[in-house]
Amino acid sequence: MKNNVKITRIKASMTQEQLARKVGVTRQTIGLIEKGEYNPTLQLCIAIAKELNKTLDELYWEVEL
Amino acid sequence: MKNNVKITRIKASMTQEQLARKVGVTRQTIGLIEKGEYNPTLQLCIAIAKELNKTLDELYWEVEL
DNA sequence: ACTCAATGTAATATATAAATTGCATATGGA
DNA sequence: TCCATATGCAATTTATATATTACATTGAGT
Repeated sequence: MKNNVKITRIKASMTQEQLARKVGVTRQTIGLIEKGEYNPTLQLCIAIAKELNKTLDELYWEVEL
Repeated sequence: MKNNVKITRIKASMTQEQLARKVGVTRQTIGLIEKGEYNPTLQLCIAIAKELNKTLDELYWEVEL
């Protein structure tokens, strides 16, 4: 479940806490998603993407390298 | 949780059962996702997209109208 | 009318996403 | 050095995605 959330969030100058509040989850959930240890729901993926002004593909599609 | 899974699956001439088997879930799960009553996990969204030769954005991004 | 494949749907059970709480650590500024 | 912010991480609980089983409905073909 690798993704581009962390790098995108940092570029947007947001903390995990700020992003979490905006999308309605806890800081821990954002942390685990960024670590790739979580398999988030589509709704949450979309909320994060919109908050970071990205699309689903930009954050989650074929990020394995 | 509206999406383009159903129309894409039909265009690909697959049944719910066939798609479900390919992505490792049950037919009921596919049915509920197509109905928009489910909030699937990212892993499942990706598996479905790959099976239908689409990207996440094509199936799940801004499909509300 | 009958059959069968495909789909809708509902009840209950199970797995796991996410919440909650708490503590540790790193870092930068006063 | 002290303090505050940001992050990592672990244990337990809660909410919900998904499985399982089962039955109903629809539509095409014969």
